[in-house]
Amino acid sequence: MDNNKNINSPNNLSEPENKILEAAKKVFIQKGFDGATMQEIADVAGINKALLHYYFRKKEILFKTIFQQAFSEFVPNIQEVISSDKPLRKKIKSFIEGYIDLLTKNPYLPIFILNELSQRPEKLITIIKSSGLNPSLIIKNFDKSLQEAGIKSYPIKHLLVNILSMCIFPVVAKPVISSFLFDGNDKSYQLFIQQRKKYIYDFIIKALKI
Amino acid sequence: MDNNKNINSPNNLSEPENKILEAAKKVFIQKGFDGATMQEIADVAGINKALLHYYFRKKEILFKTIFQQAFSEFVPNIQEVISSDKPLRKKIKSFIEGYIDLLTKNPYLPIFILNELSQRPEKLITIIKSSGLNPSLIIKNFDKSLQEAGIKSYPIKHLLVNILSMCIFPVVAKPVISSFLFDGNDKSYQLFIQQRKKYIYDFIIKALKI
DNA sequence: AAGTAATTTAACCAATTAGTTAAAATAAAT
DNA sequence: ATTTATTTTAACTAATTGGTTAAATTACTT
Repeated sequence: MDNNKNINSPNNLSEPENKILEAAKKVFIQKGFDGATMQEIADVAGINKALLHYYFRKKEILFKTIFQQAFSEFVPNIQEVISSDKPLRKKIKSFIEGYIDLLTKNPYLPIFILNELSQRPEKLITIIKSSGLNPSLIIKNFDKSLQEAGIKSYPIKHLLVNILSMCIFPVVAKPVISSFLFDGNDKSYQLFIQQRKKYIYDFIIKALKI
Repeated sequence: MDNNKNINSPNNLSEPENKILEAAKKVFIQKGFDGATMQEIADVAGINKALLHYYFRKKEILFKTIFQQAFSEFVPNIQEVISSDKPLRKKIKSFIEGYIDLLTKNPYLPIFILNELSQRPEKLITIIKSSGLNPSLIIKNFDKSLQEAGIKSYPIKHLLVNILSMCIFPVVAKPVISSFLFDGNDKSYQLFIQQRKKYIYDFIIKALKI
């Protein structure tokens, strides 16, 4: 078995495995671990439950695979942006724009990650730690950029969290924001999110007086 | 039935009803709708399942009651703060401090609200709309305050979302932040949250150049 | 064409869970 | 003390779900 490697796929998984992972991602992200069922994952993947369990023996296993993958997407290539040799303003700008684009394409990703993480921190914390993210390196690089730009007055961790907050939260809180600020009009909400590329940037630049 | 009104309780509910609601709040907020079981709610309330179903016929009913209550807590008395006659800076300061205190006392409230809302927007949107919150009034009042302070350059909805984001997100994302920025040290994380009272305020004031 | 691997079918098990029910027990009220 | 209301007990139903299994079928390979 497992002889049907999919040449078209970038990874070295069989075709049904890829279909399963794709389906599982969709279902888990939409419904969460508790809300998702193996049956639905099989249906979405276009296969049957027996085969699903044949490839992934336990729901838990499948979930962890998906969660790790999702988290890696959720944590973008900050590293690249931060450690580039662009001026600080450019760095901040491209980070915000890149991240909002990412979130626009995957609007359910953050709430999925955050909720699962808050429900099963112990079990998932190990997974996210193995995601190849090096926070201290990012902090160090970012700090250097700030020093070079002459900004000493604001603690870097708070700045980092501010930026992430202003990008991610509006996506996570879409139902509230959309219904309270835009009368449930999705177009208006989407426009608002796109506008934030500019307004988050402006806000940060002014706050840092660059 | 329902003759045992609890004189000690502020509302006009019977004692078991209050115990049930308290228990349900705890369990639902901790585990979400899908993760919570009626049995556990009964256990936490110190009664049995039969009585639980006797007072709340359906899980759905109990949940909606809890959700509405939770949402009302989650949306603080912005109205009061905004429509007071304090200077803008004071308003912003007390809002941030009050909200962070609220979130510190109820750290699981926001992720619960946001996740349920994202999972069942249609069903819950009606509930949150009946929560007596008047966003346009807040916007209007806040806008007036900004005009008076001579701030015209920044769109109010973005400002509002910025403030809320910077307060709420760090609480929602506790596991990630705590583990990545503070090595899982809860004390450090808690301190960080308290520090944000100052740093969010500073950030906003500078960004608005008040 | 034969043999091997991949997939489906369909039935099943065991556990969990929302919700019901009726009778027994307890507490409160009169 | 007797009625009435409240609560418990305990057993039950029906549905859902994760997971298994064995045989049948289809596809692939040689």
